[in-house]
Amino acid sequence: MKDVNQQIDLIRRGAVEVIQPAELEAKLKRALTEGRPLRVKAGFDPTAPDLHLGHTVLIHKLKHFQDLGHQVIFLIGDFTGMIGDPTGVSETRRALTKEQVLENAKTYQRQIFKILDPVKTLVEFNSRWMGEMTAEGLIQLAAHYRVARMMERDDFHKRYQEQKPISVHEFLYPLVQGYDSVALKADVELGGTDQKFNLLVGRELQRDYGQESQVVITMPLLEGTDGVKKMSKSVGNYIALEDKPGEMFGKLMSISDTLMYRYYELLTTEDLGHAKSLHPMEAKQALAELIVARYHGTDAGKQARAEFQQKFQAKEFPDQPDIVRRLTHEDMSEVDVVEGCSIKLAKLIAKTGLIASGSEARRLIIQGGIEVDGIKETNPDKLIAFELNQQRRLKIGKKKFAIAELRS
RNA sequence: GGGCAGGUACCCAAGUGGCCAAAGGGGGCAGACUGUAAAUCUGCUGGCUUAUGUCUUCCAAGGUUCGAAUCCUUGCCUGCCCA
Repeated sequence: MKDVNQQIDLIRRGAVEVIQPAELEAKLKRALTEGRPLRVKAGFDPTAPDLHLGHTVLIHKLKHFQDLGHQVIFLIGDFTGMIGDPTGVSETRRALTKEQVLENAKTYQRQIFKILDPVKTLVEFNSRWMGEMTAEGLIQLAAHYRVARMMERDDFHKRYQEQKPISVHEFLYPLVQGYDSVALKADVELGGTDQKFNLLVGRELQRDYGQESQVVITMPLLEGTDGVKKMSKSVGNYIALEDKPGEMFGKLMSISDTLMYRYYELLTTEDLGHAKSLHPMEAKQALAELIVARYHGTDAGKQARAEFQQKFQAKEFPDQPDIVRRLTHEDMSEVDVVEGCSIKLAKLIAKTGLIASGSEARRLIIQGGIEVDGIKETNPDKLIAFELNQQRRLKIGKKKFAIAELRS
């Protein structure tokens, strides 16, 4: 294990706040002298089956601790997931069913090991202790906290003032999260800056339950692809670790320049000065390739970049379209044995399934968003002829590509 | 338990008997311009066999009416005040 100051340097890198630094130092020292690694916890709500880049800020920090020889605990909030974290939201979250939570949790475990060492990582579920807690236990737990303190929280405060509903169970969320630290005897808990309140509740509860308080480390929140709101599954502005390479690359390319540098800062170890010296587009492609490579391998990174250049810079039809749609004669609106058959353009576009409805296809066509075999078509009623086994290449909007072919 | 105010499309929000598939804003999508960036301008933003046609929508179920998002009844949900 490295000496304490070296450890602190790595731990502090990128962190927004450490509460309290002196406690951290003391814990590290003790860990070193007693040969007892720190128990470092970070919790994740399995509210969607995907981890996204926003989470990796925390996971990378866990990785730092792991590399320093500490015991990393990846806590899956399968129990808290059923409550729904009220943090930062303006309305009650929808609770998940047990089945959904378990399903999502499975995916989680697979994904984190792209970063963390599976052998050294302890994966826990908070239902292990929360599921067994009796009503009495829960009431006792709830007795450890005051309503007024809860209402100090900005999100609750706002909702209260705006006369929006706050359910009692939402008060339980921070308490349960805090209790997780008690159950795990956590020395350190990591979280986003928005989690500060919940993390601090952990400190107080541990003290109440006769334990030493955990050190709290907050990490910056990663903005989502819109560049404004934090990356989140519920907002839909996220890049999932399991997004397909092409999709991941594309999403990264469409972020703003400002956001790109932020991603460099929080998601890579690249030198920022160097990134800024490149042409923004170059820098963005390099970033996108780097990140795709991390989650899908070096080759996938290179390939995604090449495909991107083919699709959008050379404006060529990609080798791998989003979908290949096989059509039969039954799909055709006009069938003539001699002349072959044809289908209305709007119908054809709708049949790719890349568009929500026929009306939407129609609108897109009229607005000039459709190309058939490289030629823009603006008449939704135009008949597109097909011969048997003939393929037609459809470009739908700026991002979607489909091949339609007639099969008997 | 009592009183009051509310529930409108993805979100916010107008609309209080016909001109309402429902203003406006946000978001989203598309086009132009670009670096699939930002900014800007323009258009679109319920479904359908695209029809100046039709069907389903304004918390739910009933009712009044030639006609209801709009009026009445009941129910469900939310907030506030009082107990």
